[in-house]
Amino acid sequence: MLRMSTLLLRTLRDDPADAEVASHRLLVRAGYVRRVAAGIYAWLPLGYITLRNIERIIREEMDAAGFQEVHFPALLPREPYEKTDRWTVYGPDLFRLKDRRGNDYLLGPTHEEMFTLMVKGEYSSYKDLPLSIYQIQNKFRDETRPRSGIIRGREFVMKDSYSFDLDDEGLAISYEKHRNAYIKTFNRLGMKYNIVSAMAGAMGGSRSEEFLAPCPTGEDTYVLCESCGYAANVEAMVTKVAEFTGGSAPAMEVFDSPNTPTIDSLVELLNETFGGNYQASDTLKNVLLMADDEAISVLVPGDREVDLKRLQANLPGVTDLRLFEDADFEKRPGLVKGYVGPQDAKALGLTLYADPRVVIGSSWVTGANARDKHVRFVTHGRDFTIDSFIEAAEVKAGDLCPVCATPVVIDRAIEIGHIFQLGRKYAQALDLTVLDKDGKPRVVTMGSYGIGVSRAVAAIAEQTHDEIGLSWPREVAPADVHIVATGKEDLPFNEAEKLSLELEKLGLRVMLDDRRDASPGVKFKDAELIGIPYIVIVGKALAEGKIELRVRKSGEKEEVELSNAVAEIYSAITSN
RNA sequence: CGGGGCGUAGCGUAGUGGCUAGCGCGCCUGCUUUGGGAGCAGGAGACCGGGAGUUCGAAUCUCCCCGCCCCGACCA
Repeated sequence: MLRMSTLLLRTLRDDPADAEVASHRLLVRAGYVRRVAAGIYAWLPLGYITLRNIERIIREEMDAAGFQEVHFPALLPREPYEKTDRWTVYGPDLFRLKDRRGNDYLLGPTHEEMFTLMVKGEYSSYKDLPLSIYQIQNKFRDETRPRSGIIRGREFVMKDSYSFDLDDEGLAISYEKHRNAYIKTFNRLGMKYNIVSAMAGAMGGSRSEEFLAPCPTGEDTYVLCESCGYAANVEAMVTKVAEFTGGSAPAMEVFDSPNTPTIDSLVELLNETFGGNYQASDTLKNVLLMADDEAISVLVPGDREVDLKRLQANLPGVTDLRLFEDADFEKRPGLVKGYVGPQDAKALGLTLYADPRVVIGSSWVTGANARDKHVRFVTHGRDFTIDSFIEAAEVKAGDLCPVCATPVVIDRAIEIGHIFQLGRKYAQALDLTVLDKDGKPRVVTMGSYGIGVSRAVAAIAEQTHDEIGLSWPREVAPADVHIVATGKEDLPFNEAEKLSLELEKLGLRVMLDDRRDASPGVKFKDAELIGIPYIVIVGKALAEGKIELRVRKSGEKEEVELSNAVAEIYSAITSN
């Protein structure tokens, strides 16, 4: 039983000044967590109980799916990460340290290497596969900008699983098992979520999905088709392109266009000069970037921006991507800022990528690669050719679903889980092979599956809180019922105590507010802030032999005969 | 890393060169109070983020450093 009189808990009346998002504010105010350093938090008893509840639910679902739990150190040697290149690729996000002999160590940001090596050390036959193992461990990433309290920290708790299979079919099955286990887990956690297509990213692999908890403070943006259910991270959104049906355009025609460095000014000039009804979407924007050491141009319709995240996600080999700066223009005199066109790209040494809307045969108004000059009727396939289409244009609400062509909606969310088919990258790098039926060594294929455990605490808080405090789903809450004794006599305290003990006997988790010195108002406010799903008040109504039962989420109140209290409370709590 | 903001007691804050750094919450003692963050009285708690400087005098001005928050970039 949790007793408020002795619990290490001090609720705060005011919002902490450094907290912006609801989960952060409330978890601090309600005494669940305290900040230790930027992006690093300590868990007080209530918070730690909540965190462990989530761990327990995850563990139960992982075990039920037949996955085995292991545990690795957080402190890891350099060598394995050297072999997979991540010692360098991970860059400054990796916490590195040296031991007294000067050897390099790191604090694990994720543990692919360790899992791979563990399997390599123990298994060597195809008969041992498939295998899925997982751990729940603190992870460390020296984020450039930790933010939103618990949502994005530098030290955080993650559940990560890895599957090991001989072939792609096996991997697909393991992936599906994890996917189902995740669905069960997040359902039990009482979360709203969407499963969306994601980019496998630089890790390679064929299939990748994210579990996103919709929430306005989320960092991820995704699209959802309410008609067919298609859902994708914006990075992975596929553009729906109408087939090109227009006729052939007249020959290219250069025209003077002084002082039109922006699309708006260009459209204005077009309509003044040529009449007609030109729109931003009739122009072709040439966005120049440096992709590592290569100059690239991304062609998008004039009414779209380039989304750098999407572009980066679709240029997996590129590590350093940035927009052209003045110095880059100076180095390439053929490129005139504001007047770039794709016609001479080859001569100018540009690699050309185009948004899928720039279909072959379509013609555009674009820059003439000369100051104060644009050109009309520039036709894809006739006047320029591209190196490749690319999904890099910003996604807007109302864009068409690639599956059923219905306008999609856009929403923000917190990423709470990510599953993907890793493939053989790590197994290859660390030489994890097993002998197949023919006695030949084969490289194992892997899947990787993560759940942000501490982040889930915050995500649930974000989704379930209200103006007055937290409001947990029962399985996650630090207790099932919060019993408050009020009054100055001993009677309510004694009755509350008895009630608590009896409810505990029935297997309920009870928090008892047995503080003698706190006023009723303080106790009620605290109960609402802390967010245990049921609140029982033993006080004034005792005079009529009654207690009061409240539902935190709905605010419903009900008076219950003391004689029936145990049964009624028990059935209210366990009935849903 | 770029832009913006902040740093005064456990928390929230006032204080633009002048007296002993003020207030609310919380904490301690006593009395009163007990169904919506109670009242009265008394009390503890701050090297004003750190360092250097300017000045008769610095929380306050200057410089450097550190830390933190927000937006962006980045992020298995």
